[in-house]
Amino acid sequence: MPELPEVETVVRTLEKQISKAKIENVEVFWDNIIATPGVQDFKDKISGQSFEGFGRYGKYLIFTMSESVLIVHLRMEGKFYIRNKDDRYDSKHIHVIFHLEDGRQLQYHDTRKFGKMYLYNKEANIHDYPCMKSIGYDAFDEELTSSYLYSKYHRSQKTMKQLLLDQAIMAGPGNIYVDEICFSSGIHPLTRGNKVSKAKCEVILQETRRILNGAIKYGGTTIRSYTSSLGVDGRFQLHLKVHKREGETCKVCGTEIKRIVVNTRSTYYCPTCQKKR
DNA sequence: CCTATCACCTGCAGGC
DNA sequence: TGCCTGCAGGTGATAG
Repeated sequence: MPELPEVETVVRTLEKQISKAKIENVEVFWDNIIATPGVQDFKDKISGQSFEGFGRYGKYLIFTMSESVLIVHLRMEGKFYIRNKDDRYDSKHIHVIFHLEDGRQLQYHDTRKFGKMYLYNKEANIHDYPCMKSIGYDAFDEELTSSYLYSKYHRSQKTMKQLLLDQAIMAGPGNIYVDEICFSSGIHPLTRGNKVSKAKCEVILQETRRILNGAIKYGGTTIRSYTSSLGVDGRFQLHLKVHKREGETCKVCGTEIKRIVVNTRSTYYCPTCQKKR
């Protein structure tokens, strides 16, 4: 469940549930989830700290702890569960457990084990953290403008699908929402960056924010969940216009939605609404 | 600089 | 039923 709206939903849910909670100790069952520091250091440093702030930048969860910052990337399948001490659960895919002082547990679940956790000393700016070095502006960052997008796109031979997925330019949208952004902006996913006007960049930025905000309102998108996870199953999939709709008709013009592969990623679009190239 | 491929992992759907 | 292939909301490293 990893794009910006889903991550935002997780942040909001966790803030309600574990704000101020203190970590007593941590168990790690799959070491590779902990990116930095080493597993033992990670456990030692975070034990005794409390959750003080809940934020997000791009697809990263940013937990401000009393002494450190815990950054988590859910990648493809990462989820958090909050459970009471003696709740029964299938521990097969639980790889990290934060034992809270009040007896509850914050459990990290990840069937594919792709997710990563980073524990750092606090820094002044988000981009000072090593894992955020190559991340561009968050889609909702006030500093992000259409002129900036234009400056990144207008000399590029890359496709708009690829450019919109590039987290170093704009962070947050992933495969689902990029398809939706292209559709709503009237852009064929194979359009080259250098064919996109400054005015179109303004449309892209507005549509990006409109779509992401809409998805957040519905709690994100769940297209393939095997288990439900505490308030993070979204309903936005009902509002998708093109993604995962191959063979169905376009809600605007009735044309059959097509699926192509762009940079190894499934890409859905309406051949009528998304012309050009 | 860019593209293509693999690596990291697991499970599910569909074809035979 | 079982085997095999392809596919999945992500990203980073490496080879050419």
